[in-house]
Amino acid sequence: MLSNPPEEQYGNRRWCLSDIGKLKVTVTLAALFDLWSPERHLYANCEVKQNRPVKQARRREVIRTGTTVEQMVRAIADMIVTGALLPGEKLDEISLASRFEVSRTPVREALRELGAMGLVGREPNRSAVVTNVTETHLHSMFEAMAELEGICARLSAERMTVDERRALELDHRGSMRLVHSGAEEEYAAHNTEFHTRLYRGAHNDHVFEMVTQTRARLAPFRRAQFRLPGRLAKSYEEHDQIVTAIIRADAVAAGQAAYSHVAIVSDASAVFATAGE
Amino acid sequence: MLSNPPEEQYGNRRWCLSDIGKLKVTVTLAALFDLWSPERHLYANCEVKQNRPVKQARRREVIRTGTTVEQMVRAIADMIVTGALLPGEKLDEISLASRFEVSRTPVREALRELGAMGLVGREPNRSAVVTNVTETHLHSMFEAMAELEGICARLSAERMTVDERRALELDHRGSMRLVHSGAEEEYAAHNTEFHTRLYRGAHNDHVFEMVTQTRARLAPFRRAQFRLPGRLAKSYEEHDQIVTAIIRADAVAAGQAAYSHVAIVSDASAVFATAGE
DNA sequence: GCAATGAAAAGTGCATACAGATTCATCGCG
DNA sequence: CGCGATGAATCTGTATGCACTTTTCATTGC
Repeated sequence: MLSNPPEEQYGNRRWCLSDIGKLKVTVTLAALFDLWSPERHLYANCEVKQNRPVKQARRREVIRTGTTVEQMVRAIADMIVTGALLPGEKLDEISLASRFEVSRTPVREALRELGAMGLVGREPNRSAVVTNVTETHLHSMFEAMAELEGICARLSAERMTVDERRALELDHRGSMRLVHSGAEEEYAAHNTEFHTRLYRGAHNDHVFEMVTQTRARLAPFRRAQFRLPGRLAKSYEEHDQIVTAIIRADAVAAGQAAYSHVAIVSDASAVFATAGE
Repeated sequence: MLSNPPEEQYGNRRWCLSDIGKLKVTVTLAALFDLWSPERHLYANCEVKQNRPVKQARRREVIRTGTTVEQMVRAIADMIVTGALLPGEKLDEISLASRFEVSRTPVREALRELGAMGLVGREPNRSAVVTNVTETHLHSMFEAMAELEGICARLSAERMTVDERRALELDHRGSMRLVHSGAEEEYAAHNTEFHTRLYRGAHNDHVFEMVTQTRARLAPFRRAQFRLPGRLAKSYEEHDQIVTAIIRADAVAAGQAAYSHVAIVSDASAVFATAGE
């Protein structure tokens, strides 16, 4: 059963129930609560008025998580970051439109947003292409990533709350199990979580934004890092140094440990990137 | 008079002369050069074939710098950064479309790109709004900016070429004149140039991108910094420390000087930001 | 008079259509 | 057989139109 209408929040805003045949139906929230029939879970006695004839049908669910474009941005970004779409791959608007069952307009907006994020490259009158960076640019991104991680670790050492420090340490200790069992996939997931904790711990929104975006752009190029022999144990050891420094609130040590941690990952991935091409 | 056709560059690509009545006209570059009448500056004997009937007219010049969307992104970003559009101002698509004399489609794409850049905020079914950040977010951006400037100065001290160091120093020394004459506008322009030199001197594309973007987002909130009494001379002095450290290739000193330079600007602007609201 | 209601106005979201650019297959010519 | 020219197919860029949402404002009921 629904609780009382949250009038203070929504006031007299009217909501659209729409798409019932050729009718458009709008209703205030208060009226909606009056009409709600709890035992049957449907609206009873809903007054329907012909407001405007409907010529074009728009297929959409009543509840959606964001607009079509937002959904597509998330979906395509996921595909790029997880490797379902590889660097250099062309993304033509018509195929994407038919794949997602929408028109080209939202596809184009999604591609433009992904372009601004740096995940795809765009040139006039050309298809969008999953970004394939040069080796020097890749190097510059890894270097920037190391700097950013260093900043995050340093600020985390200074600013993390007691709870955050405890959660970081617990999570880190728990990952030792994954190292021993050699669970690469699971360790990769833990690794992402671990670094996200560092980024949040810095308590700086803009740094968080930059580091998150940089990580997304690097993701396609660091996929295989945990396949290298012995990398798992080494990663754990490096995390350990970072955690220890943060618990001790030693900002300088934390920053340096995080910096060299990423620098090492960079070397490992660079091998992979050049080998892969 | 035109030189020889750059065939090696354009090959047999065909170019569209279009929109002549109801005809679509395409020609190769070679043909174009044959048809060119230098003394009259027009095309003679151009063979016109009916290729497709033209129903809709598209008003556009032959030479354009990028697509409509790119132009609009630049134009709107400029207006925001220079203060022609103030934080909180609504940007409705229809007004922008009529102002730029285009349809809403390119306007929407431009707004989406600006949204991804963080210059405007977007919510579903709401007009785009020039970003108006909270005080804590503003603080986080200034802090991030200080870190980024520190990184750039540090890397510049290590990596700048001899020419870059010389140019930086010359430019800096030249600005003393502006300090003495109290030319605020000109000093602001010099200041932008000075910092851009630092960003480039780091020789790291991704850092350059991040710091440039952050600067653009901060621009609306740091406009009045040189109005504060004595700020000009102080700024020059701080620049001097940075330049001296870079010339000496003292990375640590350069980084620290740049960091505190921005931190000081931050304080000055914070006063302005809160006072302005 | 004032809140609730209803409807029009104004604005955003998306689909479709057409203009323009690029790519591809074919043809003609040496 | 190769190579460039040509037209068609395919794709991107932009305009337009309708669906839907929000806002505004006049009207109604109390």
